[in-house]
Amino acid sequence: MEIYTIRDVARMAGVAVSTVSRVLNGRPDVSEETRRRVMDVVEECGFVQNRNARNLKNTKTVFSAIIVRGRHNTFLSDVAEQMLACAQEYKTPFIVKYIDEEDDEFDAMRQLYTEKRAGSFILLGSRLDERKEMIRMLGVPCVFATVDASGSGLGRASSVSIDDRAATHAMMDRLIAQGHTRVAVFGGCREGDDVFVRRYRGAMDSLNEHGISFDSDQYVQSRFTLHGAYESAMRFFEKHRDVTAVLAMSDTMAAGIIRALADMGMHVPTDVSVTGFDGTEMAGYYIPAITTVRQPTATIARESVALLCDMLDGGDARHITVDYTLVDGESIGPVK
Amino acid sequence: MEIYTIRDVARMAGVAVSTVSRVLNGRPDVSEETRRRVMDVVEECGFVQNRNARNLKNTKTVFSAIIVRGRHNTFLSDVAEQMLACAQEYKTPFIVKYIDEEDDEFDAMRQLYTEKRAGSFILLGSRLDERKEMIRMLGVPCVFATVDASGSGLGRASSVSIDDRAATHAMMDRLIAQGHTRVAVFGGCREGDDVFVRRYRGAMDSLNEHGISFDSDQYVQSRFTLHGAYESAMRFFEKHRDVTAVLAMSDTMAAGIIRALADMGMHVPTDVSVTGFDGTEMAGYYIPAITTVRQPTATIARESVALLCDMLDGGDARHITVDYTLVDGESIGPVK
DNA sequence: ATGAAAGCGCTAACAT
DNA sequence: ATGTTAGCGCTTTCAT
Repeated sequence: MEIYTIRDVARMAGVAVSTVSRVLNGRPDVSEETRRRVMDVVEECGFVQNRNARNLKNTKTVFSAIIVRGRHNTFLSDVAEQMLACAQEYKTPFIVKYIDEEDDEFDAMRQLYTEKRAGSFILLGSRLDERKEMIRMLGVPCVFATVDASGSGLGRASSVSIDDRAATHAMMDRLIAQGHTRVAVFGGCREGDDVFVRRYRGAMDSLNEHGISFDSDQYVQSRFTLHGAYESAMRFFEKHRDVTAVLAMSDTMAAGIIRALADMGMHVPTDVSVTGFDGTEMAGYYIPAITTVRQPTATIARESVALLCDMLDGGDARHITVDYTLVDGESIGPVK
Repeated sequence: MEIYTIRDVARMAGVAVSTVSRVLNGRPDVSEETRRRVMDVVEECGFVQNRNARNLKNTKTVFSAIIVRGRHNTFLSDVAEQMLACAQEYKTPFIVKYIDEEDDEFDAMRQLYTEKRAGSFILLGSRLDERKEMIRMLGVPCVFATVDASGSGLGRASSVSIDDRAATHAMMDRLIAQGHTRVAVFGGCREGDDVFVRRYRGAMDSLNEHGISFDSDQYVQSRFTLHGAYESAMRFFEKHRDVTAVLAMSDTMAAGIIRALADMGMHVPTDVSVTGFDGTEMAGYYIPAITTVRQPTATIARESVALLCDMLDGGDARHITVDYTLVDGESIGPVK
């Protein structure tokens, strides 16, 4: 396949490159006749713009970027999609950048910023730790979505999140109300200042309030995948047959755990109760439907976009807490 | 945040831009001392390369690109990941480009090709229709993975796929062996020359062989999502209470259908049998585990990469058929 | 309404 | 080992 540049197109159409550029960018100052002639050539030869050259030349940023950690997280990609939908109502065009689970969102931000493709950001699923990279982004408008960043120390950082601690507190209350006292908690790394720590604390708050003891080995750190949770659950229940309820920090984990229990001959919720987190589509379609904490994706998306646009207009950084909902499924029941 | 260019770094380190470029690209012809000095400045000021400028300048293609249609398709993204793993054994570096469900993979190819980021391609989940865009890619080495492209008309196009028609044929045989005669088929659009048509034909082959009739309204065209399949199943079973088995063209669809049946008070497999397709992780973790056609992702990945690299070395285009496996789950049983 | 020309940040000859 | 310089393809003044 031939590669044509706008010079080629210009030559073939018998005009100057600047004219071709104008046509390509829909500028008004081109005669209709010239426009047609150029477009004909473009169609004819299958010309495609080189975005590298275009971006290199465009020196002023017009985009905001949504950075999403993880491609397999349906919860986050769902929020991202809704943000894009909201963004259409504002002047600021948005682009979405998916990064791998292990990648550094601040690297991604810096790259986008340096290449002048984006000058403000929404971070979805950020780890929110305190590295030097982060300091560098001081002053660049950004919104942390789904995680409270009020303690981040970033100058122009807002955030939109549920009260994660209150959510697991409420969920654990439910479990306890059903008579459960020997519970396990499945989640991520209990270090630093992120959502998993908050969710862990919330669960502990409830247990403490009810004077129920919780031993360290009742906390299971697991990968946030079906397989990871399945394996962890298999190992865990081999040693902890007496546990009657599990609070998991994601719906995916909950599903993996429920399947593991089934394979060990235990029925949910008859033998063991299991709860999820996020309120993903899958939770409702699983059998049993997973009782979970629904994060209001539409609200989070809308508020995040609004907050970023407001900051772009000179507004101050703010930290917004939105309401979560406990969604009744079929995965919890009274203790045996 | 400041934006630095290599000129800035060069100035600050007291060297020429080409030296900085050499250091950045790990060239050997730089003294250790200079390298350190440059790297210190880079660390210090947080310099990030502008990939637009870099890509613009690099005029020779070294990459092959894997183009994946759809971000939410765990089956395809799984294959893509395995391809990346295989690719490490070959000299050709690979990049992955995810495009939206509705987007045009040939546009993506042309863009990548024009920007000289990729000169050869693996297409995952391609629609394989016959548009002008496709003709343009004649002569560019590409491999269609998971879809047989022997009739594509593209000069240098190979493909790696299972025999989709045989797979649904075998699956339908199973259903019939369990005594099912009133079956429904849930799938995609029955037009053109793609996998869904082949899968549909395979199902029909089996039914015809057994002299079982199939009315047009027993075919349900549905979206490939949990929600889409759920809705379709709800509508379908309202009118077709007598159907005892469903052959679905994806595992996701199967899950949506099973949930819909549960909500209508029907149990799988006691009341209705349901089969899936692809052999995704989810199928095994669902309850009931979904009986499905496993596509050998590792083999497809390996063969696709090998085939592309072979073509790059001057080898001819080939069309490879790999073996599928019928995976026993818990979602089918004898007719009532 | 159209053209000529100066770079955007980088790499790769080609010098030294 | 290091520096100088010519573009890569495009947009955008500034002329005309």
